[in-house]
Amino acid sequence: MLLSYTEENYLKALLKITFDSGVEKVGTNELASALDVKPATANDMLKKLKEKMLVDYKKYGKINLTSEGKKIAIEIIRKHRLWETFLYQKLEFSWDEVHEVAEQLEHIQSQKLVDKLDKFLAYPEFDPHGDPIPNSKGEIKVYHKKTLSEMTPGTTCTMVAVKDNSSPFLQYVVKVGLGINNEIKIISIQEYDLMMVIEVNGQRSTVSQKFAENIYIVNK
Amino acid sequence: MLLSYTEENYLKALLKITFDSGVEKVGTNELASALDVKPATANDMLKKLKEKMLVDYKKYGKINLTSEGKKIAIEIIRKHRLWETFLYQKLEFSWDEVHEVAEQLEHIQSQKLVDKLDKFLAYPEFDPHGDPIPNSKGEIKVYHKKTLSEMTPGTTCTMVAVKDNSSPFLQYVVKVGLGINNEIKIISIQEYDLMMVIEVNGQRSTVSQKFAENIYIVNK
DNA sequence: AAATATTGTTAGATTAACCTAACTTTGTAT
DNA sequence: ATACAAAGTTAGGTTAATCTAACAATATTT
Repeated sequence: MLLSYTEENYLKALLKITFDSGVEKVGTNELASALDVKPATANDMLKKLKEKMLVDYKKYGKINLTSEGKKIAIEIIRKHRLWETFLYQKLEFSWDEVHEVAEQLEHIQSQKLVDKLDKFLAYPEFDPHGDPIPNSKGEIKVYHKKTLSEMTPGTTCTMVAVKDNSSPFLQYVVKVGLGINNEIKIISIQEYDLMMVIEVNGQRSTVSQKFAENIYIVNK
Repeated sequence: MLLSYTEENYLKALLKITFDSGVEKVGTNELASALDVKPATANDMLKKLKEKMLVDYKKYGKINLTSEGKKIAIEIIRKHRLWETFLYQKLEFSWDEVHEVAEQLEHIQSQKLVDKLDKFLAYPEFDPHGDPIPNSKGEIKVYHKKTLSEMTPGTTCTMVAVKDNSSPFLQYVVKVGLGINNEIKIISIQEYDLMMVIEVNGQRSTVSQKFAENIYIVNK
């Protein structure tokens, strides 16, 4: 099925919201704000995608991707993450620059291109942000759900990914001395506002709860 | 200046027509047919591009790119040819497959991407079809103007590029045993219909005038 | 030079993706 | 349980890129 750039973005956003929030109850307003359009616009598009059997929903009800819609959304995420990996590994883009360009590249239509790119990159499993890359069958590695904010003082963990892919956040992560696979030691947590003192490679930093919620980790 | 995918295609088509035909008198109908739209549509777009100072023309007059318009068109061709080179050299696409995908990739907006890609490919001078790749300053190597159809029996030449980049033509070229840098010996030419018997690596073939007009060569 | 053919232009309609403003339904709080 | 707030929908309008059909200008032919 041939979809427009815009239609693809709606499907991707729907999948992303369910991924990120865990919940599968996606609403029109939420979708609209994720895509930076008005709810009325999102509503129109939902009707269109329903026509095409890519989403399943009824008036005032919750929005769900059909299996076909989900398949397409996963393919777009696969392309996005493969391109990010290409930009980072082969073209020496920095961590915080890859997302924006991959947003464009993910819409290139060519099955052969995706397959060849995957091969060229030696079938990578994770992108530069630590997110799993769906394989050619659309299978995705199990998702890391624990964040730095859940850790307690005295414990140690390893960073595996970031939740927020925006440039400002990623640049801040670098500033703190953090990167994928780095060890983080939790020194202390301020009761009042949940500010956290962490240590990375001997460097101590104080980070906000918001920051800590956007760092995915695994226990040591 | 940020242009739409469509606007970029109009600028590219204008430059391409002047390149290919040699003449610089481009008409509305010709432009429209190159872009596979109706003349009325092309006319509307020309007004818009004139507004943006990218083309220069007056009612019923001839169409010209302004220097700004030309600069943009060259940048698009640069991107197109770099991507073709990438697909061919790094992703093992065949000669006849690269064009279609590059038509999409050429519209990705990121100066950094172009520069890094150029570097990654070691600053190539020619694309897989033998066409020169404009450098980062927009400079293009002098164009090969002689075609196989201009050769006379008994002479020998070297193929340097193709004029037609379409899949069917390129597949035919391969079938005849031809490729960039191959030597071609002209055995004979049929007076009546200008059919040409050529020899490539010992393989003799009979090709039409139309075929011969689409092969760029240099004399031995 | 007049007739005809070609080429270019205008007017008005369509579609996709967006908007605002008004309205309806659902959910929440007193 | 009613009232209010939040979420979702509809109606009607805009813009970019396209179309068809009618018209105007230029070029070609006899």
